[in-house]
Parts: sequence; C-alpha cells; structure tokens
Amino acid sequence: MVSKTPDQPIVAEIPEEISGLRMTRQRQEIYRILIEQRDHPTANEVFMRAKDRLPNLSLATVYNCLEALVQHGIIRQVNFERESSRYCPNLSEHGHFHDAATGGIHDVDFKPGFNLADVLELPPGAVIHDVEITLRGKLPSP
Amino acid sequence: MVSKTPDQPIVAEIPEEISGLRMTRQRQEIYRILIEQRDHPTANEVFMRAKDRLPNLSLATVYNCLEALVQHGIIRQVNFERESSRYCPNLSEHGHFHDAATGGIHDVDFKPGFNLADVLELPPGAVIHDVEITLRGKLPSP
DNA sequence: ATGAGAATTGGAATTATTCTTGATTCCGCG
DNA sequence: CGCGGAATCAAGAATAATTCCAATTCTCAT
Repeated sequence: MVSKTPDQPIVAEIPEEISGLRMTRQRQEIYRILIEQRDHPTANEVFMRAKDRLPNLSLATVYNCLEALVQHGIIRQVNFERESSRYCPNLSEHGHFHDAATGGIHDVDFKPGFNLADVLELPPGAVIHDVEITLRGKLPSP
Repeated sequence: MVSKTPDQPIVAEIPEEISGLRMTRQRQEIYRILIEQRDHPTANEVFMRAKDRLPNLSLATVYNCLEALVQHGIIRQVNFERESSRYCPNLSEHGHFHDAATGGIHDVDFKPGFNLADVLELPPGAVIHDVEITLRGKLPSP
C-alpha cells in the first residue's frame, strides 16, 4: 500500500509548478533553503547558502527567484527599516519581532479573532489589502 | 507695549534648542517644512522644498538634520517597503495607511486602550521598544 | 574677540537592488 | 529525435538612496 512512495518524502512541500510558476532547480533550491532554516535570510544570505548545491548560481538569479516566489504568493518579503529585504516562507498572517540584542527575527502570530478595525481608527471606507506589523524589543536573556 | 516683538511670530512652535540639539537655521527650516505640510516627504522632497529659503543647502545636510531631529525624538522616520525613508512630525503613537491609488500616506491613530498584547502572541517576557504598523489599501474614490 | 567643538557642504563612496544582454535551458510538437 | 519559441539564467553594468569624508564655516562660552 505504501510500495510506490519513496522513503524520503523530503520535497513533499515543493511542488513542481505553482499557478504557472515553473519550479526550476534554482527556485526549488532557494525555496528549500527558506523552509529549512526559517530565520528570514537576506537575498545575499540565501545566495551564500545556495552556493554549495548550485555552484554557478548568480546573485541576480537569487533576486529573480525570490521575486518570482513572492509574486506567486509562495513566500513573503519582509522589510525592516531600510535594511536588506528578508524572506519568509510563513504565509499565515503574522508580524515580526526583532530582537535588538541578538538581531534575530521572530514570527509573531495574531491572536485568534484579531481584527484591525478593533484597534485602529481606520479611515472610513478604507479597504485594507495588506498589513505589516513590526516590533522591536528585547527578549529575556536566559 | 508690542514695540519690541516682531510682527510675525512664525516660529512659535520651533524652539531654539531642544534637549541639547542646537536648532540651526537648516534644522529649523526642515522642521518647519515637516509641520507645515504633513504629507510624509522624503529627504529629497524636503530638500527641494527647502531650496527656496536655503539656496545653498546640501542634500547631505538634509539627511544630517533629519537624522538629528529623529535622534532627538522631534520627528519620526517612516519606512515603507524599501522605498525612500519618509519623515513625520506626528509624535503620538500611530500607524500609516498607504493609499494604493494615490500613493498618499495617512496617519492612523490607535483606538484608546489599544494594547499590543491583546492582539499578538508575543514571545513571553518580550519587552517592546517600538511598534510599527503599516497598512496598504484603497480609500473610497469620491 | 577667539578658539574649540559642532554643523554644513559638495563630492566621492557604498550598498542593495534592478537592468541589460546574450547564452542556455525547457517544452510541446512534428 | 530535433526544432523553434518562450522562459530562465548569468554576469556585469547601471541606478538610487544614503552615508562618508575632508575642508570650510558657524556658534557659543570664555
């Protein structure tokens, strides 16, 4: 009953094609890097991590691939101040907490039932397409 | 009785010095531009608006002054995606709504009693220093 | 007045990102 | 299998915002 399935379903989450996006070797690899280590790497960090497996990858391609993945809603681009963009495979709506001490970035989920209109004086009639919540602070040291 | 005061008390709100920040001509002018037209201009927009009155102002100085004002808590720097930084004299805690249609940026106040911990699953023990809430969407056209 | 420290200037340097262009790969079809 | 068009990739040049730097100018307290 399980005879046909390989014993390592590693790429289970990496489809060959998503809504018209051709999943090339580079895109797969870059996506894999993002889900493997969910630490919100920059394009350059992704580039460095990918070099092992794709020795003649170019940084421009990393940008192209990340952009393609973002456009197709497979990953999200995260910006903090004017630092380099970072990339995040967590598609659920969430915010980001930047730990001032370590520089680390942590996803912060919204509480169930979260509703913007409950906390903000929105302009009447405004339609919200996108929300970005970023926190900066410190986590307990130990 | 009014003999000694000039007839145009324009700079009423612009102190000569704030908490150790020397309010030079350039800084005053730049601050004035920000409170005069609260449309979140970029450094370059500030630069262009200031040229009338300070013909040999340099863009580097605009950046320096804006930075000084930000450091001293007199204005705030606002970043949206990776666009140029914008500057805002509204010191009360608030978010920003970007109208996709017009490109305009509008301040959005928090509702009274707003509390982050009510809406976000904050990491336990986290101390928040700063919150940034950015919305993108559309306002009713008329 | 004057001298030290701060601010301003203009231009050069930096950095992340995008653009350009030509080469390569992919994919359906004969 | 092999071709043609389309998509993708690579490499380096180009861009844009911001910062840095060195030289001048201001300011203010003495």
